[in-house]
Amino acid sequence: MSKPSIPQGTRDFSPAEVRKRQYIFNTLRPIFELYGFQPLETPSMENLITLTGKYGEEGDRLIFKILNNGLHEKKEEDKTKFRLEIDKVLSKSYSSPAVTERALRYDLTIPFARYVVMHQNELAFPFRRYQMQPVWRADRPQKGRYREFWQCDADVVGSTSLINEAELLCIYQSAFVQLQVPVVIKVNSRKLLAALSEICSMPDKMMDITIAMDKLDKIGWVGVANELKERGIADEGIWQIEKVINVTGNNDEKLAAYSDIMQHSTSGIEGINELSKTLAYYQELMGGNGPTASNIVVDISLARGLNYYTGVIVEVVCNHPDVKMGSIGGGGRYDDLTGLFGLKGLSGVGVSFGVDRIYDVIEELGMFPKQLAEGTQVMIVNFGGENETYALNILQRFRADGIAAEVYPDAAKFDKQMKYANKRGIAYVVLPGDEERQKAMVSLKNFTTGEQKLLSVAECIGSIKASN
RNA sequence: GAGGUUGUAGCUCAGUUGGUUAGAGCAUCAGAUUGUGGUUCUGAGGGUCGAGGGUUCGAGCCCCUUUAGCCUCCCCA
Repeated sequence: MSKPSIPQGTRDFSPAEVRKRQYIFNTLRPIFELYGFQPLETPSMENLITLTGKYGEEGDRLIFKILNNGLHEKKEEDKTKFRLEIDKVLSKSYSSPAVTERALRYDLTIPFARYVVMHQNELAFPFRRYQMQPVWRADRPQKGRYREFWQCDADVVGSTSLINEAELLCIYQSAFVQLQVPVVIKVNSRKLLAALSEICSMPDKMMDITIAMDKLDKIGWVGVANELKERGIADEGIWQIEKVINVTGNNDEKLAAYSDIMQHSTSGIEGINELSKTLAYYQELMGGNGPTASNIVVDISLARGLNYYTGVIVEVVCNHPDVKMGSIGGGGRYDDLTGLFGLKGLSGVGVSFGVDRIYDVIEELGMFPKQLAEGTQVMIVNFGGENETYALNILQRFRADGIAAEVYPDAAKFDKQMKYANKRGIAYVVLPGDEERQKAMVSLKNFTTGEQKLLSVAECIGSIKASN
């Protein structure tokens, strides 16, 4: 028999890991609730047609498609059709409803848009929801990249106010402060990127320009310039882009310089106004707290892959020197996402937390709280016979008092039971033997100190509770 | 889709220019010790050396093919 394994890019989460992951979820959830977001869950699978064409060409390739079931039940003519279609699928990148009609969700935003359109009559707009569920991508796994990973999204749909953008920045800020992860929150606007392509007199090259610009961190300006050239941007355009990239200073200074350079571009001016207004709202929401805004940085080289963003875009990266990790969160404004499903004129904005990467970062920083690794607090040793009955009675009283307790289920050898408790990291062991039972008492052993006391059950419960 | 790298015990890994019956640590089980764990000591079990083929008197090691994981590019969280 071959060794068992799990699919590439997926992981098991052992008890300690689940606790750490829950710590992240349990940090985020109250923040979302505090900001008035409501919980939502959608199915793991969507109809393929819901997902295709929403994430760009590359995104379509990465959607996990589900093979239709019940193929063996089909009529002969359907089988023939299926064989023809599957030949096409095998010969090139192609999909067909005869072969696959459903797919695993690729992100949480598109299913959310689909949900909003389907339930538009029940919802009170602006509708704010948060969602914490796994998503799947058929990507090549590598460090910090999985095929199954969790996202936590917060979106507002049905409002164009920039207060929403500012609130989402507050959520990011608040979450990473609580998780003790040092971050830089980069903000930009698709409108500035559009303006940039206008300045180059190549408005149709916006995608090429943004893809190249996004690599500035990695390959530097010379590399970006080369890539721009390869992508067919004229020297005059590249010179203009360089001028923009070379702008330095704080956010206000950068935006002032951009408005100078982009004064003839309507979308440029719009984008700059939106960013400065968003930052002003943010300041107000943070109680005018200057220093907290310092890690929000206007960065014109920020691109973001998803092609439905239209306005402000945002990305979070950990800026601790020891941590090498891509973005751990991102989001932006999408003006007409629900339009794809037939509901026009509804604007949305949202952010996403990449839980798995955040986990890796916190682990690397050693910032998970120590006391997370707790489960059972007390184990009761099983001495068998009448003592077993006595043990069950004590067990029941512990639980009634809210103490997480378990009894060793077999009357196994004493040291085996002790070794088990030790390996589990259980804080206390209770010994109800003949002597204790006859006195209606128990011996309570503190497994950290090794100290042992003879107590009544009530005293024992009190002692354990006092230590919490 | 392109490139790099690694597959040897449950886990982490040694294994010499090719040479007898493939090793260690950890883990597991048993005993020292039937009411005292985390320390120690003794012993035991556990392997088609990723798979298939080739060279050779002889292959864990050399050659070819294949497969899986990890890492990088592309793209992304």
